[in-house]
Amino acid sequence: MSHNIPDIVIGRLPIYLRALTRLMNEGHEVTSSHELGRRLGISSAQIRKDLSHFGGFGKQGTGYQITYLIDQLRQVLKVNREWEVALVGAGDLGSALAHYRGFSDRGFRIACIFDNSPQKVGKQISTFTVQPLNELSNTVEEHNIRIAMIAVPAEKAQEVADLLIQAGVRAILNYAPMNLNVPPDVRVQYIDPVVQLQRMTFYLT
Amino acid sequence: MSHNIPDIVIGRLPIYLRALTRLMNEGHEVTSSHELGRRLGISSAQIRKDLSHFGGFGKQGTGYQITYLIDQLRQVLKVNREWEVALVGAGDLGSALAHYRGFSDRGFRIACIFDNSPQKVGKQISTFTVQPLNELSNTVEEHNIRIAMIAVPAEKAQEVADLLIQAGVRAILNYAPMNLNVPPDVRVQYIDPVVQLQRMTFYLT
DNA sequence: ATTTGGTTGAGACATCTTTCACAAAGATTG
DNA sequence: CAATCTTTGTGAAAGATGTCTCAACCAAAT
Repeated sequence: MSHNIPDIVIGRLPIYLRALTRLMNEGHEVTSSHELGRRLGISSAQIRKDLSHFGGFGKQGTGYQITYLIDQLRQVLKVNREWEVALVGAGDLGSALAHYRGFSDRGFRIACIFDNSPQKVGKQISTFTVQPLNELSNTVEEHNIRIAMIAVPAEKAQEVADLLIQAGVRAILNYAPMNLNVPPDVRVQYIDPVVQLQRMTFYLT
Repeated sequence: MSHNIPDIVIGRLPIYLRALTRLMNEGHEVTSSHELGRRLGISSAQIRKDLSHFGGFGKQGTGYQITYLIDQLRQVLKVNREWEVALVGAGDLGSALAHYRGFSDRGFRIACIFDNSPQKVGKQISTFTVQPLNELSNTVEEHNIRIAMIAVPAEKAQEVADLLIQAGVRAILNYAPMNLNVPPDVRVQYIDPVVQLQRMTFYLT
């Protein structure tokens, strides 16, 4: 176990975690790689092999104890705690993210919101007061924040990213439709709905 | 060229397209696989190989004519036209999507918005009037809509998906945090910010 | 005209990822 | 208890993806 785990395996674990949580809420207590695979459209062998990177979580003949497996996966992914997240951008998207109730029970909490426009600064969004960008460094450093979400226009995204990284952020979820240039110890994930739509039109007749 | 193109190759084309558009807007007229690769953090060989699936777009010694390559990629991805998209869910997220200005110049246009809550139905969002769910089938069929975005709570997502597919939709962008069960001729892309955050925490120290 | 430097496209090769197949072990049935 | 069924974890095989390398080609400079 635990040599270097392929990226692609880590990428599937949150999906497993989400499906397992759903199974649990539906009242199941145990499941199998086959059942999970059927639900996710993934082969059972792949699920078993993925999990086997981290140790034997299952029991032959029975399958996996759901609550136990959830616990283990949360531990592997380090979401058995609450991460504070900085949000930059208080437009439509930023506001929607600030109001989203789905972060807290999955390991994250928005801790502060930044925006540069004078109309937005000082505004109350959800339980937060929008702070100006020049307070970003201090706030992020004080709270020791390592994760940020960028929801600003594409033109501003790189500059915001640089600021965040300078302040200690090491994981960025970028909603701006552009690639970010970051040092190798910083991880970036991208959300661009248009890219995902364009991945499907190719297959439409 | 054009035998069966791997999924993963198609997945990168929208990224290339986005980067090329940016290069064009910055005033460049030609580019090379090296320059593009440097910007995207992808090897130049990979870019050349990806593009070569569709024919020789480049010129040795010079590189790629940007406007020409953009044209070709838009043609391959079938976004050299405007696709009408149905949006289901008029909450915070649905509203943010309805207001987003970034769809139109990249091949998509939201054509209608649906929601089931009585507080939302009839409401004006951007230039649309929110329609009740029971009008979904008719509207989607009339407009011959093939693409939809789901922005409803997880509990309702599968039922909405079934309705959409029944009405003729063949590509779904699902914002609900759950896996959808769909027939093999329907494509689904998922956007769950928490999943993407959880993909990064593993690597945080 | 020739040389130099840069670039593509593609076959060969290397690496990564998934699937197969089965021993080992727990559960269940008669 | 014995036979049967189910399921995991894993090494081996197969398949998919990415990188290397280089011939062919183009542009620019001398």
